[in-house]
Amino acid sequence: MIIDNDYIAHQFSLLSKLMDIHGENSFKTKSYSVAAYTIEKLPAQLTETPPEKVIAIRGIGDAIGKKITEIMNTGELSLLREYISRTPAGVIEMLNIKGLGPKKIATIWKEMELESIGELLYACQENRLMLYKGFGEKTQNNVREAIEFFFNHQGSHLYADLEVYALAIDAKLKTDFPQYRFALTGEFRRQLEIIHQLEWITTMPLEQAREFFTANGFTEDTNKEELHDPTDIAGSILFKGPEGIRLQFHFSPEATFAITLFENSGSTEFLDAWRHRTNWDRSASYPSEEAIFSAAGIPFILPCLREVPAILDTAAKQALPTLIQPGDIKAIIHSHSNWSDGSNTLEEMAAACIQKGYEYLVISDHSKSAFYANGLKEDRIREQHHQIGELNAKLAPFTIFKSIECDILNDGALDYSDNILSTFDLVITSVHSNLKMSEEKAMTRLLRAIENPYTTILGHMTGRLLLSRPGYPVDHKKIIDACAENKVVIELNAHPRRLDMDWRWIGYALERGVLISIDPDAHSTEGYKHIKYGVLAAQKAGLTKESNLSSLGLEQFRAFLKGRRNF
DNA sequence: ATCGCAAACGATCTTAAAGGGAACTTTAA
Repeated sequence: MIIDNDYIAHQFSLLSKLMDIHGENSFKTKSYSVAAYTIEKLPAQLTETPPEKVIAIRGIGDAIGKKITEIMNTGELSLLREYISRTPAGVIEMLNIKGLGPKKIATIWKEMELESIGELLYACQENRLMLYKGFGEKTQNNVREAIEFFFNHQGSHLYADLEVYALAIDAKLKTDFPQYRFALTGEFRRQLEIIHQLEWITTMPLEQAREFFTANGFTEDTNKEELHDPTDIAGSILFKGPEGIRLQFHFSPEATFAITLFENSGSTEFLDAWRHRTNWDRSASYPSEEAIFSAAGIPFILPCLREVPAILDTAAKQALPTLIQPGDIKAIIHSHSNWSDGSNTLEEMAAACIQKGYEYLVISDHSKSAFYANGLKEDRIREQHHQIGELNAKLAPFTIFKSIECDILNDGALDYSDNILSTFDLVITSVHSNLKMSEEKAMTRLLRAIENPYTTILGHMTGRLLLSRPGYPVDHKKIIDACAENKVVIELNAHPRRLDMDWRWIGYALERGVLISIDPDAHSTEGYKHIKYGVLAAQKAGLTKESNLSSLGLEQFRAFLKGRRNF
């Protein structure tokens, strides 16, 4: 366990919520929650900050300072442990249900006497929630839907959350058992944004795998019905590790290794199409996946592209794209500084760009309606632009572009007057409030923003947060068409929890000649590393660097802005 | 619990929408 700021912040955040559930003094709990937020946004690690400086941080006094020391020394917070022991685990878990806060959870626990999410769902189905003060029909429906969403995503993980774990196991197996072959396959190999289980093909005998994993604290999972893709489970075994992540091993002798790998490295539709199209002969012998493709007379298709049948036509026409790579990203577009809710100063953000070899930085802090994120009022925009001017003079030829992540208001209007909007080099427009919308409302709102001549980039198109929030419904085709007509670039927000727009729609956007922009939406210099996940998703859509805005060099980007501006 | 002003203590405040229930509480961004 790593004791970093995120870890410490999480302890205080959970403590605050649990104390709220227990009805403690709200100012006290607020202090803990403010401290959590402050700690999360600190630019330096607390473990490397002297205690007297920790106490000096605004919002952290003696008591919280001591608790921080306790966490750093012991790895835990005794007060939190006490609250956890006084609260049923199922009640704590309810904090994951969207729409349920501490007050409602307290009622559910103390008055309804429900102690798990399962019981709560049952109570919703039985119309029992409506009987209590503060709960009505709509709340009950919302809770039920949120629980169903939660259950549907149990056992699913973000690609980025499993990456280190998967590669560590892969490396461990290869080191410990050099006499056998292991190949990571399945959803991970296909670079899918959500992973239900990690899969390997191996020549290792089943018994030996069982022995190894049980010795390392894994349990064999015999419940194959729960498998996300229950096809072809003969000859495979499932384990569940202490982390609750499911591992699947497909056993194959050397002779069929490539076939087994191939058959577990594509979508069902892709593999069906493959069988139809080629004279697929499972009994033939292939030394490698490449041999499978060449025997079929089709150029090699990377696993990340093995999703839709149409890719077979593309390959047959020798028209496979040269996929964009992380090194093709030349700039950081869409980033936040400590002017709004980012951790780092403008200068630190710029310095990190220079150090990593990016040619320019687009700073897009939150706009004034995002008050929770300390969005910029008009006077602060002027101040920030002044500072950017000074930095640009100092850092040339490196360039910081003046931008804003401008809220799309309820009616689709932007958050500033045209006068203010015209002072930015470019404008990223995003929805941050009132995300619960009908498709009709969402479309009116988005289309109006897209038609606004100041909109350069449409930020995180659906507002989804993978595994935690579905996002508002949109008609993707109409949005893309509108962006094509208005020359608006569509962001592929690279944050691994967003990856929004969905890569499945990028193909259509490219057909319509819409530019995509892979943007990290960085809230600290650390956030730049998320670029990679955007690239992995973009590769699935066959994106090339030519169609990606953040791949433009500095001069090309200037030219793009000049050509784009019609004001 | 923290801060600030003042000397032991009082104030602490992001806001808008939603929902429930007829004035307010809760939640989410």
